[in-house]
Amino acid sequence: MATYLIGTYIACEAPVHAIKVLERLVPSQPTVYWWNVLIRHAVRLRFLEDVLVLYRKMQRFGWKPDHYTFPFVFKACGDLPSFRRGASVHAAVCANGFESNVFVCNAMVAMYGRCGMLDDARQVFDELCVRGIGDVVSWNSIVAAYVQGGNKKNALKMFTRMVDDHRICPDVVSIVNILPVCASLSAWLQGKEIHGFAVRNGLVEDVFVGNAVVDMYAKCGMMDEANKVFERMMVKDVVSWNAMVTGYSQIGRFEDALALFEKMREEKIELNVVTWSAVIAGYAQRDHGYEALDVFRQMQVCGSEPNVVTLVSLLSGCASVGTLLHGKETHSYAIKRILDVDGNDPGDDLMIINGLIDMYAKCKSVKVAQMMFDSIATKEKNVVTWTVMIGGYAQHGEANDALELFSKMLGQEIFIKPNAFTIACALMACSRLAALRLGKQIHCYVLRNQYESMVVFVANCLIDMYSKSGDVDAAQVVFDNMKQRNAVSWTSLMTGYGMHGCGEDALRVFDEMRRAGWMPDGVTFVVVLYACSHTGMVEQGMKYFNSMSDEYGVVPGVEHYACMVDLLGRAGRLDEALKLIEGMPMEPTPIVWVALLSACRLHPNIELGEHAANRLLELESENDGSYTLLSNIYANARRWKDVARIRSLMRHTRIKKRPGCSWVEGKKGTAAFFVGDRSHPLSQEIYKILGDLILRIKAMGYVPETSFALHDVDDEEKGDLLFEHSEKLALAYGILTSPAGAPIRITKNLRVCGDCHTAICYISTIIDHEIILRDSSRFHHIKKGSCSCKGYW
DNA sequence: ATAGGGTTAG
Repeated sequence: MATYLIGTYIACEAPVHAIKVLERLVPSQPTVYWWNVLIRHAVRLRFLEDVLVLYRKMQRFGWKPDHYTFPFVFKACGDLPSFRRGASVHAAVCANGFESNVFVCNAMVAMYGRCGMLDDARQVFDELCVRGIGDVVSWNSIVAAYVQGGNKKNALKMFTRMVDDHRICPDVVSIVNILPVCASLSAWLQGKEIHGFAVRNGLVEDVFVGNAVVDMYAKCGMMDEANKVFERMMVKDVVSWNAMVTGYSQIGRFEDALALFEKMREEKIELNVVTWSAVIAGYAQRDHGYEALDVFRQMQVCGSEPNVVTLVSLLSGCASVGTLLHGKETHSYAIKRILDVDGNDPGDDLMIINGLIDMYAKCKSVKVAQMMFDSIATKEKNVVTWTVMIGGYAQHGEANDALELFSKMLGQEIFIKPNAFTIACALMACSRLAALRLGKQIHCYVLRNQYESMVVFVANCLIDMYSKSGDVDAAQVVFDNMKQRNAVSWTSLMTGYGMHGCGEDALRVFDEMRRAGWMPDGVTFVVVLYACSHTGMVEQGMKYFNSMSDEYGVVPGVEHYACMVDLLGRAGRLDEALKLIEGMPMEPTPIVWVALLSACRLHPNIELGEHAANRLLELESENDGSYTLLSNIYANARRWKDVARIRSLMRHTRIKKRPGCSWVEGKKGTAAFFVGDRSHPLSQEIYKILGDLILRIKAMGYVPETSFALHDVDDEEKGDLLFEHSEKLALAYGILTSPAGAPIRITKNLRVCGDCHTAICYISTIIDHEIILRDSSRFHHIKKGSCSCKGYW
């Protein structure tokens, strides 16, 4: 009767009741058999803590665990976090004399493997071998242990040893264990051998084996091989399809992946969460966030339950298109489904939080991102947490904050090693600030830690950093030393030459890129046209613009038209620029009108300037730069009433001019100056040096260009005096703190002021420094009175 | 025992 009751309770998956019955019968009736049955079912139902409770209880009631009990207990120990328990059960095995039982020992190897205790696993395994009782399951267990411990090389070594040295024939499990190892090591040759073995022994019929083979080829990028196996599989399941879909997606054949996805739907194969997540991730990785969101909607309609992977992919999609609204929706969904759910994997929570930080930063809510970042305890953060926040600051916040956070990361007590992504983000921040010294330090760090040789994009970031920090020669050296390059490498180098007024070099790099077999894309042409316009190569630029569609199949976008307006405008060909705009096949965006407006400032033309400014303000009424430009145009023509009108308009609409800010890398860190800044400790000396210099260059014939004095329309008190402009202050500080002969590197957030440019050229004749000035548009290398921009700025 | 995920550059 009692055993009948126990059996019923187990069948109803109610082991708690079964245990109660069992306890009441103790110690008279039940046998070890019933304890074992109970334990087995508790394992099956994943009541892992209960397994250990039962294991202890049976001993308290005087029953000895046997060769049947131990494997289940080890199974539970392996899946529970505390590894101590496993070791104590190991001791019990020895105490009860089961250390020569192959079943028990195999389970022990597996348990130690799951707990990450590889040495213990290996020791038990070796003892099995010494006793000569190791079987294929033992070998599978030790291989699996190495796989789980991330030691893939050893896993493969053990597998080879089992086959070659011990002549043990792999079974289905062995193959399914080892093929993913081949896949992740890209060891397709060994994978192919194992595939052959599986074919000869009829194991490919097994759907698990077939899937593992397909996946191995797919992960090695051999989609044709994968497809052949896939086509021949008699039995396919959703895993087989998923392996193909992700395979295509990962080698960049997303179209094929989507086609298979469609086919799955046509053939009514039940899509699971993996399928949906893979498609969502595929779209997200290609910056197609809205498509990702749409697939997510379809997934919900189909009733498939999203999980962590789905949501993380979806967040990445929201981030890629910067859609805060959908990002917030996903956030609340994640709270309901993951973050507020008890007892889930803390690693999952972190993945979601990392995705959220990234999403908020990319949706320009850097403050929210920062709050989330700060809300995680330091010891919970991983390298991605740091990286997304550093990248968020670098791209959407203050680049300074990015660098501060990067150095904070390096100084953490529990050191988290930056990875290539982290380095890339830090270098981006350096690029924005032209922080050459820090950039060089990071370059050294990269060399010491062998990042560069591994990752093309780290080297590309270095090229970008050197290019934008005023050292094109260093950029060229990095480029020359690269073992592998891609289109971005070439384009980054071209940007460097273009910004430094070396248009011919930029075009030479373009030709070399073509000869090396790389196809230029839209971005490449922006860089080519930019280089032409900043060197005054109008005809060259027109030639490239006219050929890009026919010769290279790149249809000019609005950004290319803006480059052309800039090119013609800088050369003073304003009417042609206007004609080009009027003939554009698409609506001009603000960047086009800004280019025309700037040209009207450079080559004074009030009517056209007003036209451009009006169009611009229709599109973007909050652009402070356009007000400033127009006001400068009026000032240049001495139309003070119009200047005053613009000023009052700005005051009325509460549009503030972004303050000009310049910074310079001094011996002791970087010093930043705003217009009329007197906050620096050396302020007095700076103003004195500047006053002296101005007097001296005036004697040489320098005449202040007063039209630039009205640059700072919103703050008459501070900014009206030309010599208080931030770039002049930065120069004075540079002179004050640099050793004789050393170049002074100044960076300005806006365009350099025309009067400052003239003044600095004069000053360069009477000081012993080359001046390298980067503004928001390009570099000016100023030396002994002449500037590399040759007027094209 | 097999399949899916976050951070990067011109």
